[in-house]
Amino acid sequence: MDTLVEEQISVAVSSSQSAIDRATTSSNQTGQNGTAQPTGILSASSLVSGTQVRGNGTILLMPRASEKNIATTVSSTTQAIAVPQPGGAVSIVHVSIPSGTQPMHVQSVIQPNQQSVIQAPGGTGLQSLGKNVILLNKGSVIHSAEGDGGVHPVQLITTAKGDGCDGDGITLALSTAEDESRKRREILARRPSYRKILNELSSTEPVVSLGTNVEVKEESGTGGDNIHESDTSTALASNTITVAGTQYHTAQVPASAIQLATGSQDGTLQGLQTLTMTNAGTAATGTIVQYAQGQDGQQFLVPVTLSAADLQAYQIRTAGVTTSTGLPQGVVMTPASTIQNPQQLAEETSRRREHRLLKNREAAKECRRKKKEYIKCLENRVAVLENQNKALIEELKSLKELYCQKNE
DNA sequence: ACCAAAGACCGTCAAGACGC
DNA sequence: GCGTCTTGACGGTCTTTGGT
Repeated sequence: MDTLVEEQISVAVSSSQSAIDRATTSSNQTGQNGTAQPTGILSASSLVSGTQVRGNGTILLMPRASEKNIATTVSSTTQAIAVPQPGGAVSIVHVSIPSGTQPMHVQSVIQPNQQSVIQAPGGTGLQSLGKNVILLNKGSVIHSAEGDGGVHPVQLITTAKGDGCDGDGITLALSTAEDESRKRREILARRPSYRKILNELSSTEPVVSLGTNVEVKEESGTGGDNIHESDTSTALASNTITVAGTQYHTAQVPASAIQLATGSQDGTLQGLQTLTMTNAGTAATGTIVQYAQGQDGQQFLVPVTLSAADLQAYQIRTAGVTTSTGLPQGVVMTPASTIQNPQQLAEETSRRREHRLLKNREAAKECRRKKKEYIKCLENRVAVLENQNKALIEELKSLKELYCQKNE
């Protein structure tokens, strides 16, 4: 089982509505492709103070209990333990429901970061609580019937920014049977729009500012490579910049001489191609830092010394708008007015083509990443709906049996 | 160990969408 | 209309897997 992050949160309890709003936790469950790995214990219950939230997004309500003692101890609270399965796709959840002297134990499957259903079969042990218990991991429902026959669902509602595949906060709230059925219908009816999902994903990515004009977008927990903030914060003064897992080497360029007038709207360094260094020591020559990409994907900023005549071929000036050449905001590369001969025009054409290819390369990567994310969401959704279907079939079966018993 | 098929990944092109 | 973005399609390369 994982190590605990042990965030202590307070739990407010009211007669009609209770809420657990979880503060943002560190997302250290990134898998191979940046996918969330389901691990840890989830314990949802009537609300007990001292509830702990683990770094992997699961909740442990106090008093903390191991799987073993939940199985053997009569508790006054409804408790659930999620046991992650190999591969991380699902977790088996054991729910312990207080029911007089003998607690009910229910076992089901939940999906990580997705709506999941755990439903207890209708039976004698649940009669003091009611017939149905459904526990959902996110955007989810725990509901149980009260003794008076009326159903008073307890919903687990996330307070995350989006209702997609990510999100952290969890709210426990009581609601009515109508709400519950409506929610269930909504969950079944909702179809995630590819574009919407991507927008939500991108809107949850915090932006780390590196000062003047350089911004680096930090990948979220599901996004794969993580930024090394310590590297980026010092990169402008040292020789290596690590951004989103990609290393940018400044190749012995004296930091004091470089004017990194870069920046882009999306926070990445794409489009960074050629930068002029103001080298005070050599008046007749200048240095161009050229972008190069190594075989291993590492990107290099290679300084190239040019003569004064060569330098006339390029001018870099800063501006506040994106250029027609597609260079990122803050960098405008304009051919000097002296570019007239065919060779220079060809070079310019070639340079523009290289830049376009670079941009499209990056775009294709991003597109594929989003597509994978989307497919993952769809797969999770399929699993959730299958679970719901299973639960509904079981519920139908139980109701049928009950109906038959009453008629006998 | 070797080899072929399958799968994953990547770069590029092109067409359509979209914003200005 | 133009520039940019997005994404499907295609082909190439690399890795994995199963059979011999």
